[in-house]
Amino acid sequence: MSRRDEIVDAAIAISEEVGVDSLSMRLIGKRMGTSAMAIYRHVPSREALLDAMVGRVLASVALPGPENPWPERLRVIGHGLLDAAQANPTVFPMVLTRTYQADEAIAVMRSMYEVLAEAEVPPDAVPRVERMVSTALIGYAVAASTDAFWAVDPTLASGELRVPDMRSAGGALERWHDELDQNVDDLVMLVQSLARKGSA
Amino acid sequence: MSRRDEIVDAAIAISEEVGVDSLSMRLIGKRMGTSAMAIYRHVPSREALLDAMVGRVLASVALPGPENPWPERLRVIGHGLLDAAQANPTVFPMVLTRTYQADEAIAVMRSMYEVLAEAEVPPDAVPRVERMVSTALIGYAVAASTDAFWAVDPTLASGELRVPDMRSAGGALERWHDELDQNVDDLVMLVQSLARKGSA
DNA sequence: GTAGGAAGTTTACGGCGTAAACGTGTACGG
DNA sequence: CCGTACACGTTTACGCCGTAAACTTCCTAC
Repeated sequence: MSRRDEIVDAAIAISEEVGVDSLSMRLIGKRMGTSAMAIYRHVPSREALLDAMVGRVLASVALPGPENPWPERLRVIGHGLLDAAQANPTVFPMVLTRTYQADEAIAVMRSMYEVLAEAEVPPDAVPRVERMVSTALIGYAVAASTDAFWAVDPTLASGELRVPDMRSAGGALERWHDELDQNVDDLVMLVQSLARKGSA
Repeated sequence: MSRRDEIVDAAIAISEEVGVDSLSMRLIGKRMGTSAMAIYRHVPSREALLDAMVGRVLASVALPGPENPWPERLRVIGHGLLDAAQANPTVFPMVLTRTYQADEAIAVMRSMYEVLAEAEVPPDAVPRVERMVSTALIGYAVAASTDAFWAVDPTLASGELRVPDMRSAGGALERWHDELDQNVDDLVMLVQSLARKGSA
């Protein structure tokens, strides 16, 4: 593993411990047993390091091989994204916010294109559907991993609406994977209907 | 408008100019003609100020009145979120990343609950569907407003996949609203099928 | 008129990213 | 065998940052 890779790993680990905002070059240096300035031999700036961290996390997303039918492959992508988000809840949200045209991001995008092609979505609809499905899966992964699905008081102020308290549910991590399975079922149905509409 | 509101407004404006990372108490003080420390009379910390900024942006989301049928109301929520994201592309992503149980966030959530109830989604499925639809719309708004829909070289390295260059398309802002209309169409269809399944 | 509180100022401290200059060891061509 | 180039690390320094503490100023209520 190159020195650069060690730095990126250390930066991710520190971020998950103290938050990205508190990730400092001095902390990385301390963790690696050297100085803050030593890092600049391998990374041009803190910003570039953050981009590299995003790339690393995206590279950890498990992508499906070509052997399964497309609905299963879509499921694998979804769980891969959620796994990566839950393993790196502090770093993962930067996938959505940093405009970083990384090879690792393109790999995920390509996998989604292949799924939609095999599903026989009309080719001119594929870019839009890829954006819709990808943002849905990534947005869900971000929210599920950062506890953004709030625990809200069951009786909301003005009415009869009820929101279950998510925090009290045990096995929180698996819970979101179970719910993701249902979401993927719905997305598969959506994609199927788009394919039908295209061939009609 | 209270002094606190002025501070939040100034903070949002500065963030959109120089980025949230470069938003400093000293800059806010300068913009308001006072000192950095004066801000602490109205806001307990920079972190709390960021939360208040998220609340302000969420409060700017146009929510539908009860007069229209639910598909149109879902459409209004989607465009409201996209409008807010495009007006505040730097601040809006914090909606997904900051776990901030604000009244403004609950208002959006409540509106979505009402939509799903009127669509006759089975009550025990509403929380999951709300999370799925909300994260899809918010994730899309974040990505569309931050240019995360990359401009990728049309010929990807290893194959025949083609990705249109989004940057060259004129009228970028409206473009995403047009695409969002199609996404909402798809989500409406999805919600309808969930309602049917529940009543079957 | 005076007490009290809200608003703003000044000063200071420790931490930040990183530019600049300065070692130090290892590899390799003469 | 030697010099020299280069990769890697260190030290120092500068101008930022958030914010704690102490101090002023001014307006309001009795």
